[in-house]
Amino acid sequence: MNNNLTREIEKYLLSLLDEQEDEDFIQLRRKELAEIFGCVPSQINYVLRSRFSPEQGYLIESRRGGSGYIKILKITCSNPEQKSEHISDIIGDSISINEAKRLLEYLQDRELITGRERLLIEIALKESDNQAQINDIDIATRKEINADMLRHMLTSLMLIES
Amino acid sequence: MNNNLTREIEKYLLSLLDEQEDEDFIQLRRKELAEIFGCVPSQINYVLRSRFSPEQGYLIESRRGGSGYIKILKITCSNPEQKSEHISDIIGDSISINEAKRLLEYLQDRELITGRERLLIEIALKESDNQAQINDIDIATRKEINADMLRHMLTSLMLIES
DNA sequence: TTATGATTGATTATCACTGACCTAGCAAAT
DNA sequence: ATTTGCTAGGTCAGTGATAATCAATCATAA
Repeated sequence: MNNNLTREIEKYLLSLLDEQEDEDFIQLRRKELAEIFGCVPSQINYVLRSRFSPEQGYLIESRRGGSGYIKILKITCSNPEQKSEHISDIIGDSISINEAKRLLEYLQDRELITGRERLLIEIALKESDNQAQINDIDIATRKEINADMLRHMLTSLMLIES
Repeated sequence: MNNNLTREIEKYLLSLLDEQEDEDFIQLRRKELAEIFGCVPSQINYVLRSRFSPEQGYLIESRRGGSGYIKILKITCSNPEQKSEHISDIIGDSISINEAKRLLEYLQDRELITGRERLLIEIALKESDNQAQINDIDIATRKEINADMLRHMLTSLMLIES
């Protein structure tokens, strides 16, 4: 197995995004990118799915056929309401503890929350889930409770002035 | 059985964290670490769970599969205040939502927590209390749950200073 | 003795990557 | 207008590598 190919491609794409001055997107050809890294084209799809997802702050647009392309857009929420709504969408109405942890990791990467805030939220989720287990709440309901807790904490945080 | 293994691994990880100059995290492979100490890989998970929890000021990130890893982050903060025992005393083993709010206001005035952190804690308490009410928990027990939640969140924040 | 903490290993879940096959867009030939 | 063919990207299942989970067991202290 090629070690860290995904990470290499991710870094390459991030550097391209970083170079953009006015735009907040890049456009490329899947086949060409695959050739640069000497891998199979579907590897690119894997990188996009695992590293440039909406919860990580990106949107993907693409077209097939002649003059096809892949476009990577960085999601920029200009106002607090948009941030709040975006995060609420990602959480949905049910989320596991592990999915929540992953989301918090991404949010700290994007500097939407601090390390201390992430710590507090993880503790609150764990504490809340413990109580739910003590009360014999089934797993599906627990995931809904997680979503409520997480959404309330994060959306409020996005809406206040920091 | 050698009950110092966990302590040994903990010391080793702490020394690695201490050696870090610029970063406040270390990254390693579970399998390799287990080999160093001649133990089963799941022993590492036990060490992380029992010694590097969010309540103790650490966050864990990990990935499975090829190029998998475990990352340990030490969350640091600007206010090197301690007072966790003092705060734990104030909270006691039972506290009402309103008493909790007053304590949080006091802590923010003293700049031991930020406004955002105070918001997060208040929301966590409210959410947790709502769930408890839904489960027909009596008021006395609810106050104990409040105290657990508040203590876990606050003491972890106060403990970290590095 | 009992309760708690430490350790193990079997099982399960997830990740990185590949390649065969599928589908969409487009335009030239009919 | 329809068919055909080329060129792109999409999907999915499989493989090997790695970490997480969980129940059982052992050790230690109260």
